[in-house]
Amino acid sequence: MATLTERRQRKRRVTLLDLAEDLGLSTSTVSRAFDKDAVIAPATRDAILKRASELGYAPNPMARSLITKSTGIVGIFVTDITNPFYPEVLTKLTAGLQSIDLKVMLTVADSSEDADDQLRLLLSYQPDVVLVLAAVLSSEAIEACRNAGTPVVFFNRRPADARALGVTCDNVGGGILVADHLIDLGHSKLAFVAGRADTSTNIDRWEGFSSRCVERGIPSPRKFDAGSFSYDGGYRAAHVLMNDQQPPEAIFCANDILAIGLMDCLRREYGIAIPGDISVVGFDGISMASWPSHALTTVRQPVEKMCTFTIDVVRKLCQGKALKPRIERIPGELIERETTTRGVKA
Amino acid sequence: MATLTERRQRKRRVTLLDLAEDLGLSTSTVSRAFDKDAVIAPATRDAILKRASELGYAPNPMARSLITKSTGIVGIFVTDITNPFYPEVLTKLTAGLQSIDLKVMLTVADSSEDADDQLRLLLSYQPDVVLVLAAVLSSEAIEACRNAGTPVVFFNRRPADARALGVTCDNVGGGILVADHLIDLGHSKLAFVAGRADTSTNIDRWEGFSSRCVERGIPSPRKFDAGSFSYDGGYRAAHVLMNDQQPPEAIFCANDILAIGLMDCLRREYGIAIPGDISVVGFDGISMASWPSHALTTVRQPVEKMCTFTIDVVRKLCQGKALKPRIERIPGELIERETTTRGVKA
DNA sequence: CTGAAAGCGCTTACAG
DNA sequence: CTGAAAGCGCTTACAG
Repeated sequence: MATLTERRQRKRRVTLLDLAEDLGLSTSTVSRAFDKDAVIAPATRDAILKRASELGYAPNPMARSLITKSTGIVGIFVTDITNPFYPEVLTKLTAGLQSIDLKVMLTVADSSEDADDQLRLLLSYQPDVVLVLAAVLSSEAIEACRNAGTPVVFFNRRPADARALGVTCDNVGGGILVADHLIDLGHSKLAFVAGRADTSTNIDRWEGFSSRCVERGIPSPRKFDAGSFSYDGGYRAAHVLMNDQQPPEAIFCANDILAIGLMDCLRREYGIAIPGDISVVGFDGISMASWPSHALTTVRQPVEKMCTFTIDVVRKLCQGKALKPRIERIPGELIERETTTRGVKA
Repeated sequence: MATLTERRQRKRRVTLLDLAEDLGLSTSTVSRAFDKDAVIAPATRDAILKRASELGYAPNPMARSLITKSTGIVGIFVTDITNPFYPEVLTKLTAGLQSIDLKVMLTVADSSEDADDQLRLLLSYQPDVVLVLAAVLSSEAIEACRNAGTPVVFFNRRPADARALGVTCDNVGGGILVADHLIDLGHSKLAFVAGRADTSTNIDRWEGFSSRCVERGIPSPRKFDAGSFSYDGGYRAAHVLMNDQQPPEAIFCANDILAIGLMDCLRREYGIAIPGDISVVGFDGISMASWPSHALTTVRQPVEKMCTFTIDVVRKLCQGKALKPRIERIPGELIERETTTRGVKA
């Protein structure tokens, strides 16, 4: 804690009282000038706002929040941000939240044990809403939010807790899209490369993919575990896949970065032609997937829509509206590029 | 603004007063239990802390900040986060700041006009320090920080303002490393691909690179402008470079992602062998550069050290220490991989 | 439409 | 070592 003398060095800010005295008005009136819904004479408001900007006055959100019980802060909770899908999402979400006058408090947790502590710390700052991105929250953690009265919104994760709100791509539907695409191409020996097994994205994409294969009378795809949604995971998975009995004709990777790692290994270390020898499909639609050197066929997540929807949910929640628990699933779109092609049998 | 009824729905949190009454103590004493430097009987503190955790009480940082004039918030200000260098840095910085009980408020600005407004909004939350990452701040913006009494620390940018604090890689030194490497390899027809011309990283890397070439009696490198630090920028730069009179023997790209875009274009669209026909060097040391498919020779920024140093500076600043304006330049390291090799003349 | 007064949840001299 | 009191910068019933 800074000593008094040290603190004094920080310049004193202009306060509401300073402004009121300067204008010869009460603090009540001045305060009302900054609330668009308040009853105040337009001329008075104009004069106050004018003088405020001259003096460089802006209301102190901390003081305000003490009374309104609303901080205008939304906590964004993240664990794994190394997946290139997230920087884009984080930027969009933050920018969108800013545009409706909300501020983002970012929390990163490296492990699940750490996650609970970090969440508690975040909660102490009384965010109006907590947005969970790329993270798995324990049920105690969710309970802590409930106790604090802070609504939680899950992004790109289907919450285990049925009473929570969530926004995701239609991952099951996306898996179906991939199965259809691959089967239509004439492939029948399919494989799936899984990322983190405990994530809903992974589970749902597999679910859609494998169930569709069964529906269409194709043998159930073999499943390989990469262990994480990462380049290295994909690279390693390629090895175990090639050491397997008989390589598949087509591989659906649970996300793009996995697919890119897998393809690099397949091409470099096994001389596999993609497509030709093996077709590969990813999921996410990150910009890297569109680069000429990858030209990856993938399911593009409707990031724009997902963010817009999320921001709208957050806005309502911040206004104190009680929203019914639900998961919004927005359909993705199959983008056919150059890593899939007609199979040998066709 | 939420109506009263709506707001009432949020659960009332346990306050310091609740805890004090529960324990039959004064608020002063209870308050002291949460300040490690306060004078209080150990037994009293223990009892308070124990009951606090039972009741789920945590001090309200907003209320506290009103008195202490210190929020424990550090604002991180970012514009361009699409460069894969930043997600890693942002994660490290945030995690490090969390570990010393500081919270991160994230601000993204899409344009420079927007930047000033967003900074003002950020400042209204009274962050103890503002950390500027991947952004160019106007001098008015910096002035606004000074007026608010909020110290600013620049990360990976050398501030124009001489009174500011900054932490960067030794970019001039890095440029020299690259020049030496390429010249030692026997190359003499060199080129530089610039990212954003107005960034200090770009300027300094060029400065080191070009001045070293002159020193060693090599013709001054040709300079190509990619316009941004991006894959697309690198890809486009490759085109203009190849349409130029005579292609260079070696190319130094102002950062890794530029180099990767450039190489993809060179290989795919011109059938250029790298190395062999042309050597390429990047800057940053992002993980993508180490992938087998790129194996890019690059200057690795000492991210770990840069972050540690930055966090330490922020910590001191939060404690109210007045630090002398200075820019800490930490040397980078040349990582030789597979995109550079002995030139034709050697 | 405006103002006086109370109070949000804390911390900190000051007195004991 | 502890407590009573003032106050941080605001907002909001309530009264006029």
